[in-house]
Amino acid sequence: MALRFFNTYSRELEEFHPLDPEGKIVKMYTCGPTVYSRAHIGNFRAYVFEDLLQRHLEARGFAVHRVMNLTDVDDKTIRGSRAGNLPLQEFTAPFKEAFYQDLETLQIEMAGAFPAATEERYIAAMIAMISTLIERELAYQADDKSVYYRINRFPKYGQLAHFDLAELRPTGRVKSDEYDKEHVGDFALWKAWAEEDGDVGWKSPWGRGRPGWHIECSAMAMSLLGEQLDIHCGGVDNIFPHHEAEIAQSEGCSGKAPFVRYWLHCAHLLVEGQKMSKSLGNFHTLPDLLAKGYSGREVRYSLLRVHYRAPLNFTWDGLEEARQSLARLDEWLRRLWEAARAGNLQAHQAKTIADDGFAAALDDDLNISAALGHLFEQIRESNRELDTGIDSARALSWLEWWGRINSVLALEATETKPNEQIVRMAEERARARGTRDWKKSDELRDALNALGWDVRDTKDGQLVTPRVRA
RNA sequence: GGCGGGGUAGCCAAGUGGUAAGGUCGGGGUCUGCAAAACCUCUAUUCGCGGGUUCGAUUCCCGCCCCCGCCUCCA
Repeated sequence: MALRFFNTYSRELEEFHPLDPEGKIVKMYTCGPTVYSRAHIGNFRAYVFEDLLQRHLEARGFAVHRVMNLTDVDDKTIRGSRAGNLPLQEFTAPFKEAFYQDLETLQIEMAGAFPAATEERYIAAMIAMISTLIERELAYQADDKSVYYRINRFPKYGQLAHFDLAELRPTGRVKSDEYDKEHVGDFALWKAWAEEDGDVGWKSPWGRGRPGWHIECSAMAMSLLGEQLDIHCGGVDNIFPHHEAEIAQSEGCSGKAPFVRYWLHCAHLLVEGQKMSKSLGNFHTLPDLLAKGYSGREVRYSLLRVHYRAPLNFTWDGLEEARQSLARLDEWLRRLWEAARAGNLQAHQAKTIADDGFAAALDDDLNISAALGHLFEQIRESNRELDTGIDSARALSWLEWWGRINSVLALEATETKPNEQIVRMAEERARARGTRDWKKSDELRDALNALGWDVRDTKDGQLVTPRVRA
């Protein structure tokens, strides 16, 4: 089956072909976090989805050029820096650092670039874009000194979200006392400096101020990837107004359409059936979950296992299920390695297992559930083979097959070695077993369990494995 | 009010005009000093509700209900 994705713009599944004439390079832009607090797992649902997309494209032979922006200037970052009595950069720096750490914990591939809105070259790019938009009468400076996009001059405005502008209803979420605008829907490209901005501001042809949120993505995407992109992702809440505005700005400047060929948006995450919020106490960050004893890959699996366009209900039961599923995967790999090492690895030529069911499922708009279903069917199949005994070449073939899948899933445990204390306890238990001292043997097993190690007895002696692996 | 996404077993979740993948949990079995793991096996006469089309619908059509989101700076 051909690779296809659901494009928000057309609301249809479309076959994927990148703009690159050789069909190899994929230009992908992903909206990143606003660095005013630690990102929460809802944010990471989107980033894990984007990671799955990138890894699958790479598995299919594409070279993905991905950019993820960091929004480091907006109302919230300014408010935070003033509350903390810190310069803006010093306020946002730790959150940027924490974000990179979280990406690593979740095994999310690093983007090729993480541009930040306050970098001089992007401020300059934004100012240049706004100037062009004003020249083309797509933007104007209002009496309040801010510069706004004139949405009535861009007929396509509203097409991504499929909104009829005449029927929009104010939600009161944003202050609507902006009487200076020609149309209530006009959005800010450049925000004139205000008292509460403190020392945050840049010089511009329109006076001191700061960029609007939407223009930064247009400027950074076009600076780093060119005037037209293949894929642009984000959460569904970004469809309107953010991505709609990006189209208006980018196409308004370049004159080239479409700015983005495939728009992919992921649904929201709920926690125990409810919207995440600080007042409900269900607002989780990655460090919160790690502190509760869950590993990065358990969280990754939990966020990954539901199709990106379906709402994901994040629950403790779900995390527990992820843990069990991964434990089964770990045990399967351990058995395969054991079988593989039993033979002469050099002497055998592992035969490639041609099965492509996993990737084929992902070709269909990243159908991860079908893909995982296929993986577990194959795990059962190969476990049966292991039960009846397989040669090392066959075991290696399965490992090679898994390697292809893991390049996309990134769920394999990193090896954990028992420390000295664990080794000593295990040796003591082995001696106790030698004298059939079951009581002592069981006590030591309980103690090892308590320290996070599983102990089991096999024909070839006991086996000690870490229970929860990062 | 407009526009989306979703409603399939205890829970999570694929899927198809021809009779329901997979994960997890639970029961039984093989194995084990006991356990654990793995494997085998059982667990939806049924796919939100009501109509219609059809030899046959969970899948197509019509109407309705419920959950979640967006409607101008939330992934």
